[in-house]
Amino acid sequence: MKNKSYEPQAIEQTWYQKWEANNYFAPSGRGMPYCIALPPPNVTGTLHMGHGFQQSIMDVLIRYHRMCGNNTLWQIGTDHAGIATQMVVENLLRSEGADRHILGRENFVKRIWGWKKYSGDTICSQERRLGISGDWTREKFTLDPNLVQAVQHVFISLYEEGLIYRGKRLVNWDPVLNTAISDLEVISEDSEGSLWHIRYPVADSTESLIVATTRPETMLGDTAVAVHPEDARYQHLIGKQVKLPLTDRLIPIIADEYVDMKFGTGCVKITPAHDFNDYALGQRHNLPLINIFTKDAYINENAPKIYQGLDRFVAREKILADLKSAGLLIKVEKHQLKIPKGERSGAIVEPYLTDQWFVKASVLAKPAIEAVEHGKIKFIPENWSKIYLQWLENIEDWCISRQLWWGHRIPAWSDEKNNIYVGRSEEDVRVKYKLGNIALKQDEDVLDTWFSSALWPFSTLGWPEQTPEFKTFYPTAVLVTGFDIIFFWVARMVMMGLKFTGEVPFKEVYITGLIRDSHGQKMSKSKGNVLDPVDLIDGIALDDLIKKRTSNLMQQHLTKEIEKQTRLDFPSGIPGFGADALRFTFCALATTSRDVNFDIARLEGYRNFCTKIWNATRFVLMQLEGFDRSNNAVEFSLADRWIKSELQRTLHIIETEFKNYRFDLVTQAIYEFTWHQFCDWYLELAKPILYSENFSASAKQGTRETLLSTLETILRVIHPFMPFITEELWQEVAPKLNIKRPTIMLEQYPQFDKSEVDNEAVVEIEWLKKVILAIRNIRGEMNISPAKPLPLLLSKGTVTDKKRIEKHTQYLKALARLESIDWITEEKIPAAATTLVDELELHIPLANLIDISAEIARLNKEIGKLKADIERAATKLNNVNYTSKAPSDVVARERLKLAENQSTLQKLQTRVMDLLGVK
RNA sequence: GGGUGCUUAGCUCAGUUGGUAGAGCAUCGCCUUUACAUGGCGGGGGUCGGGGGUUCGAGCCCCUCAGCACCCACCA
Repeated sequence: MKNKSYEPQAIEQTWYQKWEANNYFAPSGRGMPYCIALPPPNVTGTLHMGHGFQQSIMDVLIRYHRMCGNNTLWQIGTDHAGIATQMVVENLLRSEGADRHILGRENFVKRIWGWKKYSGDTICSQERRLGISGDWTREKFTLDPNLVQAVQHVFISLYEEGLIYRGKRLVNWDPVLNTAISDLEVISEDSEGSLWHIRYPVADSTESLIVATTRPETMLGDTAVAVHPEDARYQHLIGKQVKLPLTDRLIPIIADEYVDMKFGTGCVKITPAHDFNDYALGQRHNLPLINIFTKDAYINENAPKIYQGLDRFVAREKILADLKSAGLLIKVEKHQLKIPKGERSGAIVEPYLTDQWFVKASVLAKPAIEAVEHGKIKFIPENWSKIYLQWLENIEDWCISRQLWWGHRIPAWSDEKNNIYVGRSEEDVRVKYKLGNIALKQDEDVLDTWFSSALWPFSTLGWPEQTPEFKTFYPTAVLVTGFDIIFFWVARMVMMGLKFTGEVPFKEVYITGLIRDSHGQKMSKSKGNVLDPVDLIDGIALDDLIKKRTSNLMQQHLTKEIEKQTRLDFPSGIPGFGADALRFTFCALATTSRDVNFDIARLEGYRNFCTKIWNATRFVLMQLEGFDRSNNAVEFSLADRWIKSELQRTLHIIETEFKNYRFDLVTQAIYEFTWHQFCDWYLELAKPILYSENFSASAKQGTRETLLSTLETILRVIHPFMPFITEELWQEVAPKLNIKRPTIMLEQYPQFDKSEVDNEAVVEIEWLKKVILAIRNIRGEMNISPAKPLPLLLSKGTVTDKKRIEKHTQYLKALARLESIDWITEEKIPAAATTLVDELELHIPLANLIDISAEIARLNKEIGKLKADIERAATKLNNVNYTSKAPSDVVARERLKLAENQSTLQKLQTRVMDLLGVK
């Protein structure tokens, strides 16, 4: 600690390098294993606040358990993030005027690897800036060779067991990305649409049916019209045919209970190739499937020529116009509907008939459900298990193939007759299926990125090999993640983990909230409210922040609004708060709430806390000039005993709340103890002993000893939250305790020790605080300068009060800034400001200092409060129901309090009378 | 259509098995007291979303209404 004032930039850089260079992040090889698998960030760019939040929490857990003596591994790495990363690089290419199809698959993938290095390196450097203590020597990427091996192993086993199958199915198709996506990747968006009523003439009849549809363009693929079997209006038409307008096709009128008689006209056009319900209905009735779209959602050759080649929405307009001119468009109604959009591209998703690979999820889901129901996996907060279970209990098959180039290639080959062979490699399948020399072609598709993520907790530990790491650290201790990926990831890890290792992948799932901005808005590029954790650590000028938020915007027109809001939120940019303050803030915000509003004011407050710790350490070190532990006799003061006891009380809270994952309560306890007990009280109580001639050398020695050991303990307590500042300070403090070990990181975490709890000291110091506070209160309310020494007169009081006053004269004089303390008899009390501490009466003589009427007003305010309290208590105690039914200790407490208040009231009233007399 | 969560001081949030409401920030007053003005000391501020119920006693339990947020789902 070279600087007088706390400057995070000056200390944070060097320590990290030392820790990493000395391999302190690696498992110790001793103690109970404790492992966290980091949710691997996507290599799509840089870390955002959510990562910072979750990683801070994980690092706190990791550092805590490492200090508690566990054999601790934080398995870190990054995720290839299939679609997301491919899109980033495609956008990059587009800005260069290039295209992945021009580049070709091999070159494009090469290009993505280049991007992966750039993004991965950025992420790792951000993580280092945050101070995270993952084992870098074991860093993994989801496309690393042994993770590829794990993916293949799982795919092949599931295929051979019949749990993976390939089939032509209706899937969610993203016509922009040209790939299938899973149900989870489809986002329903509310939209104001229309319901068109279209007349379908019945063949060989003058009758017609009116169908209602939100998607008129799909009529080109209609293969039936359905009515409810019991619908009296249409009974006679079931089995007949209608002429499908704009085409020359005749399609049947069928009956199915799926149709809701009350909705629209009760007639539904059926398009099995472009609607999930219609598909199911088509299967029941053996309807043909007519696919009318290309992969890009243009009308294809199966439709009448005049519509071919039209975009789906252009086609819609034309079809509506044509229907209208044919007199077949009956009416249009406004209609609320949900539009399915691709999570990544935002394109309207089309149900589309393609060959895809699927996982039979329901089979895998059963054990995953049981694991949570039987408590083998515990969610924190508990109620997320409901969400998890609900989803698994209704799980659909998982479409795992993606028509992308970036990802795990599907380990399947086909021959010319489209027979499928699954194996580790082309060679492997030839041998396995005895194929000889026939032509084989590998499946072009890659796997859904979540397929490899599902294996992360064990694939990173070397599975399917039974490596020492796998045997030691699996199952991992806890998964720390957000509720937004419970389905995508958590559930699938549990399914795969149980299936392939026979064990749960983690024993606990700690679900964090989602980081939002200070207004409660979700952080997103398009809202322009994104914060980069590193900018909070290092600081950023306003102009740079605006530039960062408005560059590469999809919607340019938002620039002005974003700039305005940014200027409003951060009028002078963001100062560098340091990683320690940021990490502590994240933990302090980690309540059970699902939304976490990130307010820079909190960060500022905790930066100030760092400053406080810094200065307190400077103070303690200043008191230790010439301090030698070995030489002198030691005598511990009441304050020494008290602060040690308070420290234990704090450690007890910390221990409990760590188990509960209540980091907000842990940080609160740390903050309260460090600032309000240690700094505000203990350091002030230490000063009189250290500065006064009246105290013995052994008393001074005891105080120094306590200052030092308490501070050193505090530093260890705080270290998991604030690794940098605590290391920096500890390096100065520890040698004074003759500690020669190299780093605070590997020291023992302070443990709660009941034997150091000292209730006697606590009671007495609490009394002392009350007396000091009472005097300060008068000073404050009467606007007397804190610099002005005051005379104190005492009256009444018990024998204990007298003893204590005598004993603590030094403390009282110093902390309440008194020039004198004298006992007087009741008759001699002068005009004074009076306050009570139980039986003891404290008087500050008014003599020019205090206005009598101000004192009367102050007392009357106090009297008012007491009267209200007394009345409430009296009513309560007069209620027989209360005194007979409430527990006796509660009643006794109430009685005692009432008696005290009555006595205080009387005394204060007497004082008012006296003062009025003086006046 | 189902489900979940939230509503406590100006703001952001705690509130343990029901026993007379707490913190941080903001605010007001006094203060350059030799660790710290990124500070010290003191103060003010809430009928705990509305209504009803259980109870001697409800921020906490039950019912109901309202508002906000989110998740899931195939109504054309």
